[in-house]
Amino acid sequence: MFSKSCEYGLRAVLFIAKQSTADTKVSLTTISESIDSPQAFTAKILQQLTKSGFVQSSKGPYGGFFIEKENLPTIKLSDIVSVLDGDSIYTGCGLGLHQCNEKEPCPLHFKFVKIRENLKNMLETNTLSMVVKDMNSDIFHLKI
Amino acid sequence: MFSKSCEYGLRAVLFIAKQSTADTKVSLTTISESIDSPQAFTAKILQQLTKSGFVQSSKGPYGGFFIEKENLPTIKLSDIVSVLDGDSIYTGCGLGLHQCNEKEPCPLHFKFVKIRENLKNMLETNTLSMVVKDMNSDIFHLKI
DNA sequence: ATAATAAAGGATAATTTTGTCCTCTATTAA
DNA sequence: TTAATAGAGGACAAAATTATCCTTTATTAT
Repeated sequence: MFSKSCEYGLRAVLFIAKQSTADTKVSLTTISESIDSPQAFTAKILQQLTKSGFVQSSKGPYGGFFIEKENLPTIKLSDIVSVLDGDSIYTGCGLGLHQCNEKEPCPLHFKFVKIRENLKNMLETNTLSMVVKDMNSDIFHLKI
Repeated sequence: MFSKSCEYGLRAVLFIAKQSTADTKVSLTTISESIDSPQAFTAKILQQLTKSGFVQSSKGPYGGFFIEKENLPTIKLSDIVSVLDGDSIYTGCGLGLHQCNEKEPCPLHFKFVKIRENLKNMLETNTLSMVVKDMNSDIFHLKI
């Protein structure tokens, strides 16, 4: 479904978001240990996310990654996915055709449209605050 | 969503299925030209599909690939996807966790379940005959 | 039997994705 | 101003996916 980058990225963002509700910055080491991801690779992903503005970072002692509290209700899961995987997952043809649309559909076009709409809708309606709220229940986890 | 192998494989299977309704065998060259896929790579994919039994082949002149007519109503899209991409797309965690289930869910587990069920259902309810029927309408295409 | 056709299969190459390592820069406290 | 901490960024490496090439095997018609 998603690339490894996107999987790690989403897990990292959810972890950072959770900590940010308590105004806690988190270091790369803490993040990669908490979400069980390769550290250096995770660093690259976080670079993309800070460049895109969804995640903030500060260098030096007491530095780390965080997300501005006021942004938690506005950042959608789809924002993160778009940065890391583009939006071919929403728009691309299930059979990999370049031109596949209502007028020139592949034989599965109308069947895939529904599924993609579902996915798109789920990712666009869920904000970081909404997901973080769920994470207060301790049945949810981000590793293994 | 799917790997390139799976995209080419599905396109090839749909093309072969269509021709098979008219008892026509099709050569690799015809297939790869008709679905606009790399020929040698498509050959490898077809090897997997013949080994799995969903596609038949015969060597020599007048040979080629075909699907037994009586199998068209029983072969589901999910069968082809399973051969080429496995079924991690149905069972895998959206965030890439190894252990993610009802009891130990990732924070997005219950949201992803619905989407995966949708996809699974679509692929399992659509047989080759059903899709081939649609393909009689000439708005549908398999290339570009 | 021979030539032609077409898939099967092994070896290899190119590309993309995933992952690591090392140095540079910024920040903080002492 | 120095030492320690932590992200940024460039270069490189490993692995997986995608793709090609060439030889072998099977089948058919002549």
